[in-house]
Amino acid sequence: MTPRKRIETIYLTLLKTYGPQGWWPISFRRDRSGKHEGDGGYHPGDYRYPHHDSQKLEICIGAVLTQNTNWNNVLSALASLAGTGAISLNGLLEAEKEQLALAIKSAGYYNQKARYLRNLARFLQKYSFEKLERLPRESVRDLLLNVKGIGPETADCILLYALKKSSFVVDTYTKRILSRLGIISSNPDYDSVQRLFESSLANDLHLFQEYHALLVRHGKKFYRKKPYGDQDRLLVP
DNA sequence: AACCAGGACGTGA
DNA sequence: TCACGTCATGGT
Repeated sequence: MTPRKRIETIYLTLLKTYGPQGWWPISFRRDRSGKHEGDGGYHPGDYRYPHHDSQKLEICIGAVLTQNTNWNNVLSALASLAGTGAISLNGLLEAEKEQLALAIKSAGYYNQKARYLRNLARFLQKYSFEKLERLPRESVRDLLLNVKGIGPETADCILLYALKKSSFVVDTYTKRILSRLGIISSNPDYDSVQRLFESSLANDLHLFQEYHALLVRHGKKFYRKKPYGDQDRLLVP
């Protein structure tokens, strides 16, 4: 089977096994009245999500906070941020940096990430979501990569889930799964893995969103660095 | 009680 | 270019 065919087959297998994931998993959604509601992030069929700037912003913030960090730690940081009203551009820019760092403490690397979030907020103040959504993917990607704290994976998460531009996200699990399956080398560079996926698949936003989410779902179960629990087998061809 | 998690940056070779 | 050190909390 060609690598291209395997990429397709793996997706179908994962989708059949786990079902649609409905990513990005956002912790709180703001309704019209402005209050926050808990939300596990499962939005099957709602391909227009996210709708509002506050939701898009929270996705961007989450993408930064989750860098090399467990998602549960990010969730409590987001809840803490929401409590201080800092899930807004003004909130991020006006907060004292010590206060901002304290609010995101549970996500780890909190001093770095506090700086990164302010860089992100300044960027979004200059280029609104509305502007960014009108620009081509590569232009936005280059702009994002010029923000200190946004690397290739974070940029692609923002593109794919907040800006709804199809850009395949390559994370630790993506690399680990494919290299353990022998499809790619053991230390692949980001862009080559991204090109492999993007050249093997139809250029479809929802497909890219689901595929990455499924790889993370599967990776968490079976492709930890050090697997724990009773699950230690591969469901994937 | 080490080990690891949905990375990115700065540095030196 | 690229390998390596740094950043840090919370679950297992």
